[in-house]
Amino acid sequence: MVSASVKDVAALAGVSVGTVSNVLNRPEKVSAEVTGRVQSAIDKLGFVRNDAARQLRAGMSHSIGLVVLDAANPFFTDLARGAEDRATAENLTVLVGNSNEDEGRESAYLDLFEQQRVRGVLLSPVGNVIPRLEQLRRRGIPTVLVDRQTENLSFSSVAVDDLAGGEMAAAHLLSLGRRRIAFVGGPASIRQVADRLAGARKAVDAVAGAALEVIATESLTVLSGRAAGESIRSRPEAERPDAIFAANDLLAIGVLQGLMLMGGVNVPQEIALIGYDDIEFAAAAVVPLSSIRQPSALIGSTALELLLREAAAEDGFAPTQVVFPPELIVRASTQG
Amino acid sequence: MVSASVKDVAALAGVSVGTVSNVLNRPEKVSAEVTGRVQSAIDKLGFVRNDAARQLRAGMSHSIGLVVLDAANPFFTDLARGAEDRATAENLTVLVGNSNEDEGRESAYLDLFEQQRVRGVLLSPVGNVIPRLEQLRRRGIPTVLVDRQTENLSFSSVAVDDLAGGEMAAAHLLSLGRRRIAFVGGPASIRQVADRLAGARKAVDAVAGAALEVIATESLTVLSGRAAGESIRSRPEAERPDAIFAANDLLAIGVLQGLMLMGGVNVPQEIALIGYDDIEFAAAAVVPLSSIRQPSALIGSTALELLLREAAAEDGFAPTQVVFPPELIVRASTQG
DNA sequence: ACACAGCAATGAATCGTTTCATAACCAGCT
DNA sequence: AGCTGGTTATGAAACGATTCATTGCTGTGT
Repeated sequence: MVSASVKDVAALAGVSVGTVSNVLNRPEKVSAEVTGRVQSAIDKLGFVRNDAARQLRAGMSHSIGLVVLDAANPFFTDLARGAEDRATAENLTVLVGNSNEDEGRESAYLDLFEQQRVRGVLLSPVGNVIPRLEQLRRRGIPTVLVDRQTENLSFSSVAVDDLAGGEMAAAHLLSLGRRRIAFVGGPASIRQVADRLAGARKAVDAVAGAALEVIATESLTVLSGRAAGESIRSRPEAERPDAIFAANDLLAIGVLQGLMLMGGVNVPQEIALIGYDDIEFAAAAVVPLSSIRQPSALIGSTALELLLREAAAEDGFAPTQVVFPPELIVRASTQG
Repeated sequence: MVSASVKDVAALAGVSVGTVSNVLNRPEKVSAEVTGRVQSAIDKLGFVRNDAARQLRAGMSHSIGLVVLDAANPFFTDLARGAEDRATAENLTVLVGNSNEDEGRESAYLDLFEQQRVRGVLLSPVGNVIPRLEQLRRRGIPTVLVDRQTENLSFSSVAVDDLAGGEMAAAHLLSLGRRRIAFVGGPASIRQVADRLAGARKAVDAVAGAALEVIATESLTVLSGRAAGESIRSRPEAERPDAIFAANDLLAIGVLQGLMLMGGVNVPQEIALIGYDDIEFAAAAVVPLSSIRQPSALIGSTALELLLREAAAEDGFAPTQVVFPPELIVRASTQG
């Protein structure tokens, strides 16, 4: 036999299935003697509850879904950990899906979560998902957007002020006297990228004689960054920027690799470089990276907190926007 | 109404529930006209299948479970991606659990997967899990061990030859003329750590006048590595090793940070350093790290492949051990 | 005209758990 | 003895999708 059910346990213990269920779920309602009999039957048969049956009956799973842009990005693994810790405390499981910045995969994960009747969804969106989220909401599945401020105020969100972060990063580069700033990042459809760029532009526009060049990348990965770095290195010196703001640390690490290949460009003397996220590896880079720090785990736990609150609220729940301030971390890549 | 069921769809389309199910699962059995009616009913009601009900009926989920030692370690995210890609092709979902090198959490995830009646489990084990796995097997849930060779040949496994890798790393350090080798890693209960150390010891023992010191760490993280690095830096110069082999790249990156703090120890002149895994960040470190490369994604996809094969086999399945050879990658941290 | 094959559609039974109205029992009191 | 209140235990119903034996129908061949 592959698997024992409550019925088998009940038969062996000489009680009804309802009683077995009571032993499992409200032990205080059952006499000590019966509890003992049922327990030893459970042990003898190696009974394990069937989650599918429980969920079917309950109408809801004990999971919440999380879709991230890039599971390999330490920012998101930290965020996930924050969410998981909070979820574990609530006896919930977090299912992590990796959209890889792809709308199709994002959508596939939302489908899956909907079929699983998850308690709620945390989402760092790729494209325009608002219609999708409204559909989920109609189903009674609340959503919290992470790492994204919504213009649409009907959804809760937890984010870092990327506009301020972008401005902070560019202002820092400008304060070093650099004037030919390059922004490396993409795709522009990702809100964080657009916001960080907008913030940078704001800072650059405020300084006379400063110019901002945008170097688009396909994704926010080390590989994309390296390609961008190499293309900058291959330019004539006069046409290179004197400072680079990368949309995240993975890109920045790649840019650094690309620039330094074959004893190429000197960082920070020739080109200053700053990233974003302040992942653990930023401090350990060839040239330790300046960066904009975000409280990743806190974002995750806060998002889950909002989600639980929304799920608990009968109705008339007021969506909440939480925005954390970013923090400038200065290291060697913008010093000297 | 929160959610429509097949019954609702059937009623609206004016057919029986069985027909709706047929439209969903064997469209070729249903006439075009009825299919159309059912489809538009589905669209109108926003019907989404309830996965719990499907699973209950099917007796098995469409998921496979994966428990890793550290979800933040790029080696494991790569491995997970390899497994996911293969799973997606098979219309399966991978649930990733992070044991964080903790036996309790490992066990909790196995419990969860058992309750979910997953199709199979991929596991990179912390402690001695063999009894647990035998229990799963009795339930009909096959397991494949990843990143671990079993002495117990009754389970399939996919691993890299850690003994050879450890030997390779230490032999490389010895070939540079270094004789006071330190191994940084722990806990020793993790098989990879023990094997890499054993390999290193073998290489060291083969060279007259060479000595191996073991510096134990609590975990395989950047933070643990930094502590080890700092403690080495704080020793009198004569008592420092002249080469360090770190059990993985995260540790190595941490060691590097610890050594270099406050203009401390020069790598590789004073101390040569080699890591293990060759994660993407190894090449981007302050001093680009030599490392032992493992085909992480390939390990993941191969493991899933073995799992599928075992799940498909009626019985009398012959467990398979796959061992990939590691590869030495030499960078600046062991040159000069 | 009849039999029969072949295709479509049906709907009751099933998966395993939880819930809840009901029954059984006992103790204490009048 | 009869009644009440309070524990415990019972077992049928429900959750939603799938399956499969059965029915209904159409068309073909004799």
